Amino acid sequence: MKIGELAKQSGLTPHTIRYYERIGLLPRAARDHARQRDYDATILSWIEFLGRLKATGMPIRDMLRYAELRARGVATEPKRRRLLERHREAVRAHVTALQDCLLVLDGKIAGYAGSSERTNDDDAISARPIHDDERHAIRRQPRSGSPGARPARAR
Amino acid sequence: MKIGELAKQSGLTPHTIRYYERIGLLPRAARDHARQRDYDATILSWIEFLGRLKATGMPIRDMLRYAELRARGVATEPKRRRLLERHREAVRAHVTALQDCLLVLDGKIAGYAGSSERTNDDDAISARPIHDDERHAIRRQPRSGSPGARPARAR
DNA sequence: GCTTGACTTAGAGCGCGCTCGAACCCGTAG
DNA sequence: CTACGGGTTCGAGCGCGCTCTAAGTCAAGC
Repeated sequence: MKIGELAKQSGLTPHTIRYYERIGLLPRAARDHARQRDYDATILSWIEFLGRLKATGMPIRDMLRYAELRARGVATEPKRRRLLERHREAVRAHVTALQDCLLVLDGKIAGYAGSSERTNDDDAISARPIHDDERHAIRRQPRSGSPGARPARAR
Repeated sequence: MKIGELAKQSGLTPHTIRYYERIGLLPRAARDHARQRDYDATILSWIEFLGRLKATGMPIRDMLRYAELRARGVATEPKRRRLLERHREAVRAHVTALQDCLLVLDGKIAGYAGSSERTNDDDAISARPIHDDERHAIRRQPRSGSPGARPARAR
């Protein structure tokens, strides 16, 4: 299967597929006689799984960690498992947060009752204060690891 | 209340608050004698509501539409309501998608059973094919208006 | 032989949502 | 008077995840 075909089947664009390969999310593809990528259909299930991770908000750098563990073979399974378990917890928390927001949304919509009635509304209708992790959509970190690893802002 | 205090109370940074004002998400703040922003506590409920919209994945441009309607007064309530209803549906769909992904995740984790057992796994464990809107996290559009949708691959 | 179209690479550019720097202004405490 | 800890504006920069361009290669069909 060539890249165009894989693109169709996976829903990604060829550009994105090459990009994923470049950064290591996809293994380096085998090449045919003309040095064009030649894919085995099994790659599709990996791409689909990546899609799940992405759909659940996992950042690429974490998918990369997973992909690297996977490439290192079965010995890394416990690590992979823990990684997924941690991610699952994050997703569950996210779902809970969304459901909470839905209640707020419901309340707000109810406030705009019928087609008119309450003229007062102007916001508020809290369900529960928003915890920081929720306000910022999906797990957001202070932008750089604290001990060491600073971008070092040249200037 | 000055901007620093509002920042503490709202969880945003002063930078972000000014940014939101600049783009129109927050109304232009009243100023004190020294031309410094002086906030009324009621702004907090608006900020919190914005936080909910953001937490549920609404892009800033849509919050902006809502904010503009709100600024135009009660006459826009039906529109605001419809906007929120549409958003609510999107969020519900997103929650459903996440729950579906959680099932996949559960399956995958179960595949890494006990501490070893199955050596075969290598992905797949599908619950249901991923619809495009889900794969791309939260409602993603073709980046620039074109009736035909599809990225359009110019060349 | 020429055209077409899908492929190749390296690298630049983009949309989003902030985040920060620079240079300056104020009011209060010491 | 001076220092300092806020505040102000404007505009540049950043991290993310793609997305696209340019220039070239190759194979098949007319």
